[in-house]
Amino acid sequence: MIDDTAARAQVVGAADRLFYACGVQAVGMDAVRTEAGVSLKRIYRLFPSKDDLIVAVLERRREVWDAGIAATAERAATPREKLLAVFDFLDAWFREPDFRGCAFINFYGELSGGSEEVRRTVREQKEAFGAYVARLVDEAGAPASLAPQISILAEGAQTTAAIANTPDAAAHARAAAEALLADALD
Amino acid sequence: MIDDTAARAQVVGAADRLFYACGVQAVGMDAVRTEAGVSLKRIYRLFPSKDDLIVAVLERRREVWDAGIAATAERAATPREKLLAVFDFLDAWFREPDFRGCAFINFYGELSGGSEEVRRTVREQKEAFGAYVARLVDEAGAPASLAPQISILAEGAQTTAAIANTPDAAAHARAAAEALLADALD
DNA sequence: TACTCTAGAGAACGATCGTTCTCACCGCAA
DNA sequence: TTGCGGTGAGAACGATCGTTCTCTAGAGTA
Repeated sequence: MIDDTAARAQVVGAADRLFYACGVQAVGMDAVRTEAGVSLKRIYRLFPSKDDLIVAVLERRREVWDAGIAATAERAATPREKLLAVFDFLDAWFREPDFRGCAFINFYGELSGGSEEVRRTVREQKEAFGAYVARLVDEAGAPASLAPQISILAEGAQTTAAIANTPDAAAHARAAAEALLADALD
Repeated sequence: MIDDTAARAQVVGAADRLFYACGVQAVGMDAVRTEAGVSLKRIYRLFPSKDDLIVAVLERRREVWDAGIAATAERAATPREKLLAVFDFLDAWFREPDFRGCAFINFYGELSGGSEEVRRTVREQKEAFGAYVARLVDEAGAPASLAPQISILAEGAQTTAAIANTPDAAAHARAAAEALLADALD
C-alpha cells in the first residue's frame, strides 16, 4: 500500500487529467478512482468533497504554471526578454497535443455559478500572474499601464488558441507585446 | 396559447438566462420549463434534445452580439474608430450587473469535451468576429497581421473582466489597440 | 492461535439528470 | 351532444451523480 502523500498525488493527477480533458461535471468520482487506482474511501479521506479535490487540482496547476514560467524566464536575460518569454512558454504549451485551453478559465466558466472557493482560487491565480507581469514591466522601465495590456494579451492568446485549435495565437500575442514594449521604451 | 415562434423565443430566452448565470450542466430542463412557462412536451417538440437548445442559445447570442457590434460601429465614422468602438461595446457590456464573461468561452470550456455541435458553433462565432476585425483592419489600411492581435485583445478583455470582476479590462485593451493602430498607420 | 484494527472493493442510497409517458382537458367537426 | 386530435401539467423512467455503508481480507499484537 502507498502512503498518503503518494496517494494524494495520484488522485490529484488523475483528477487533473480527467477534469481538464472532459470538464469537471462530466467526470464522476468513480472515474477518478479508476484512473487513480485509489479506493473511493481513501479519496474521501484525503478530500472531504469533490469541491476540495477541484481546488487541489487548481492549486497543482498553479504550481506547474509558476514553475514553467520561472524556468522560461531563467533562460532570458533582461526583464523585457522575460516578459516576451511568457509568450514562448504559451507557444510551447499550445503545441502539446492535449492542450485544451486554460484550466482556470475553463473551470471558472463551468463552476463560477457554484463553488465560491473555485472562484477565489481562479481569481488568485490570475491576480498572481498579473502581479508577476507588473513586476517585470516595472523592472523593464516601462509605464505601469503596460502591465494589464500584456496580461490581457496572454489571456486572450489562451482562449483563442483553445477555440481556434491552433498555436498561432502565441506568436500574434508576442508580436503585439513586442510592439507595445517598443512603443513604451523609447 | 402562444404560437410556436413565441414559445421558441421564450424557451431560448429562459435557457440563455439560466445557462449563462449557472452554467449549462447545472441547469435542468425542469428549470428551463419553469422559467420559460412552456411545457416540457412542447420544449422537446421545439428542441429534440438539450444539445439542440444549447446551440439555439448560442445562435441567439451570436445575433445579439452581431447587432450590438453593428450598432456601435454605426456611431463611428472611420474604420479605425469602428475598430476601437468594439472595446467601447465591451466596456458597456462588462458593466452590466449580470455580466459573467463570454458565453461562448464559458460553454466551450464546459462542453467541448462533449457535443461536437457546440464546439463548431463557438468556433464559427469566433471566426466570424475575427473576419469582421480583419475587414476593418484592411479598410483602415493597416497590415493584416494587426487583425489577430486586436481579436486577441478583445478575447482577453472578456475573460479578464469576468474573472477579475471589473470592467477595467476594456479600457486597457482599448489603449493597447490604439497604440498598435498608431504604430501600424504611420 | 485468537483478537483487533484498518483498508479496499464495490454495493447501496437519495438526489437529480435528460427524456418519455400518462391523463385530464380543451376547441372543433359531425 | 358526441367523438377526436392535440395540449399542458407533471408523474415516471432509467441512468448517473456525489457520498456513505457493508463486508471481507490481511497485518499486527498478546
